[in-house]
Amino acid sequence: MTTSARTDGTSSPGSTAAGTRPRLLLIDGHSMAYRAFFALPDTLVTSSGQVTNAVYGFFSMLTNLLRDEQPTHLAVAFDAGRVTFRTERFAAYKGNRDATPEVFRGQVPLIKEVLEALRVPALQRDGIEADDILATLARQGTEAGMDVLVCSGDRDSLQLVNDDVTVLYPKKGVSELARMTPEAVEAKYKVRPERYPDLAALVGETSDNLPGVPGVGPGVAAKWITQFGDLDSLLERRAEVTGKRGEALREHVDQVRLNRELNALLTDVELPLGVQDLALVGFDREAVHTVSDTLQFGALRDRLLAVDPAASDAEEDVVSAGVALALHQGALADFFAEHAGRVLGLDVSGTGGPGRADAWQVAVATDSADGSASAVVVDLTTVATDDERALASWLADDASSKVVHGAKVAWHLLAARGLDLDLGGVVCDTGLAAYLCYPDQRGYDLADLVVRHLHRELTVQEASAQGSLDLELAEGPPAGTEAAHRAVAVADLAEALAGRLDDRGARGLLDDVEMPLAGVLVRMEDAGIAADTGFLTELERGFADAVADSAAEAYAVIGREVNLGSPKQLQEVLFEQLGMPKTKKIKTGYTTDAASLQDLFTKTQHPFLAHLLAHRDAAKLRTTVEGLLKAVQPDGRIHTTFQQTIAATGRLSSTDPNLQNIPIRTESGRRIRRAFRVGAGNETLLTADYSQIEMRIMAHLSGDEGLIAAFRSGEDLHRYVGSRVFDVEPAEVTAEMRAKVKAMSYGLAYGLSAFGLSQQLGIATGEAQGLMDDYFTRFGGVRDYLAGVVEEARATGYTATILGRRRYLPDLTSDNRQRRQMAERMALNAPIQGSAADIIKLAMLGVQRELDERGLASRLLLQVHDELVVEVAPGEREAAEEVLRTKMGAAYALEVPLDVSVGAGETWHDAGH
DNA sequence: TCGTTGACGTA
DNA sequence: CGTACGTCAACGAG
Repeated sequence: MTTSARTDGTSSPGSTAAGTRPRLLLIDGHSMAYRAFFALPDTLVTSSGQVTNAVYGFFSMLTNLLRDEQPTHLAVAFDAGRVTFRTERFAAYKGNRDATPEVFRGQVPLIKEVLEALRVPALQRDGIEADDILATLARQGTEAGMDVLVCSGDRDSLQLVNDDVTVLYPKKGVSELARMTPEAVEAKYKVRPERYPDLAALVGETSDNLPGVPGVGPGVAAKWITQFGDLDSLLERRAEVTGKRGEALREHVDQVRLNRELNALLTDVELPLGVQDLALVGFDREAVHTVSDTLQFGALRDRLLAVDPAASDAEEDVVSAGVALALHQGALADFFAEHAGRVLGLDVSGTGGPGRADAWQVAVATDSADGSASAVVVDLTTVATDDERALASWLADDASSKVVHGAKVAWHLLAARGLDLDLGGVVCDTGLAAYLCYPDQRGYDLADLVVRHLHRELTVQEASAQGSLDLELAEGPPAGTEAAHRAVAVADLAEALAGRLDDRGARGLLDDVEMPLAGVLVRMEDAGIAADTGFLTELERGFADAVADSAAEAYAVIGREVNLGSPKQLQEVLFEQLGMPKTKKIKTGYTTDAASLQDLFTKTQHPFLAHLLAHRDAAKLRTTVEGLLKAVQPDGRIHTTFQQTIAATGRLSSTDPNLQNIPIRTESGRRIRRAFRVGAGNETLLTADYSQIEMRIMAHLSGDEGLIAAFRSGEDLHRYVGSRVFDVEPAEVTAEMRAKVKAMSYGLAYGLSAFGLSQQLGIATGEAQGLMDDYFTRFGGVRDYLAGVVEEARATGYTATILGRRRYLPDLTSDNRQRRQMAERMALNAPIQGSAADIIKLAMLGVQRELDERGLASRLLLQVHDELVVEVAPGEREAAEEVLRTKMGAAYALEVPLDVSVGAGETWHDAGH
């Protein structure tokens, strides 16, 4: 979407074509947001719990206004301060209003945040209401020869209406606005707009707690005003008014005069900005993306960006003077020769993951730094031999610099066509670069990054919608145009992100950690891990039987069959049929999670609960096994995909299937690990893991002498800490004491509260608090460190790991307590979890390099956050173990040693320890 | 069919 | 009212 009808539609009511008058749109922020708040459900909420209905509704409305009204100038006014000249004059003014709900108030700063991203001024002044600001600006706008639109839910604003000023008044919700022109006002109220406050003074305004003349409604009031001309004349000649209503009027003259005084809007408020300063200058598109990320705007983000007043011009540029593309088909050798020595963008079209990928098209392009780009595309399904040879040698040549968006995926795609992409030749993976710059983003789609950083659209220009039947148009752009544009975009993006990487101190991480790591991961994914399908099938049968048995027993207890996998139906059984005590409340009722069911079981001893828990357990394991069975590929191995740009802390994640959450805690679950075996022709599986790496990092980062001493002593950590906290000899630390200390030690790295600790340990909050106090007395360095982390992050805006990996946490300064505290916990955890991720990534690089240098055939298969799994080639058992121990142990020099434990076995289960 | 929710597996 | 993930089944809107 880059052209729009409006650019040539001079007849459009919102046309901004030269010669038409500037249009000033003024919005009462509070009243419109408040309308939206009540119009939209409070189920509009982000995953962090922030309700966004008012924000969402407000900007949905604003989007429509920008689209339909095409203003050239825009401002939003907010009420500020509870005391205004009106309350001073009449204490009861608006005195009947309920306190604004907290959920609404919390959203006002968010609205201002988004407005800032749109570069729209938000105006407010203490003691002044938003409508007075609007009235002042409306007057200034009219004087400056502008068409003025006032959007407000306050009827007092109707007094502003004249030939140059139209009020948009919400009819229902915020989606329908009534256009109040002078004619419309007169049609509705039977008075001219300038007389509307006279009418309102007589009728009164319930919402402002201003009583009117009893028995006088808008009809009578309008009649009087028409008859006497205006309110002043009416009041002067009030004796002439007959009947009961005349009496009432005479009795309420003072109130009417007061009403009229209060409902007059100020038109001379002093403001920091004049109307000329309100020109729409275009959005800060990057800020719009950022704020849309945090508020989790989906479609609204796109709708907003689509009405960016600056974008229409920029997009015109794309169409006319954007990327002029010289597109070649084939003749790759010539292309590479012509652009030798230049960094080229590479785009591979294909589908599928490791071992099941396929690619059909490759595009290679120069950047468009000088305004034009050159690209070549080749169809891999029909490629000529000499082209294929040229492509293969360029891809495999690490001296031919290339940039790729998602090089790891590209490697798999090309490998499926027998092409080897040497990742050493990839000088920038723009996906990884973007991830390091914005680790909290949801995704790093190329098209989104192009809009954000290159300010152009990636999708190829559609011919005009109602396009002629012109043959040229019907044929569309040449084959591979889209891919070529992507390749150009990747090349451009690499340059655009370079500065950003340096700003964020992420260049070293990209070059020395993430990009080399992609090469390691690609080999791990390509290798896969051997699976014993026979054993998996056996397991599946066993778990399926357990599911059936426990279900049957559960049904027998309650006398009917329900879907035990449906939390909704379970709630009915537990809390209605069986009348059990209610558990913790969740959105959809009461939780039926395992902890709560266990709790209920200790309280009620009801056998249904035992069967239900057994059913849950078996069902979970069964589906896990089923998933694994489906993932076994023809080579008898499971090839997971390691996601390198998902976890905001820097961890990897694993998908299709997830091999980082294979059960280990219970024996029945752990059996699944027996299905992961050493591959045929290999000697054994080796697992190596860091013991207590997060606590070691805590010791290192905090510099706490007690904790450092604990690790250097070689004593069991939790026993040592327990002896200090409980003031006993290490030998006297009981299992219970050790468990408490262990839970607390780990909890601290997550921002655990005394309440949370008490819940986990099943002790009183007071006792948990005492435990934490004792802990901090003995390990003061830890307390100081944790406090310092949050403080520093609040000041700098981000946390950092030992390698300088940053996580930006803008919510640390949020006014919203829930969001702020969430951000504080993230700030506590990110340096610890992230540093652990850094260390194991360095270890993986070290291990891979050493295996290669020693010419060993053993290979890395899996990474599970603090553990590496290696498949050992025949005769390499000792060498592989030594490589793991030394390279993992020396990955990074902490103040405390990195302890590595290694195990070997035929299966993952047996290699575990 | 799609997106969301609750639940639960791992570190 | 403890961080970071991915997957599944159920459910309700489309």
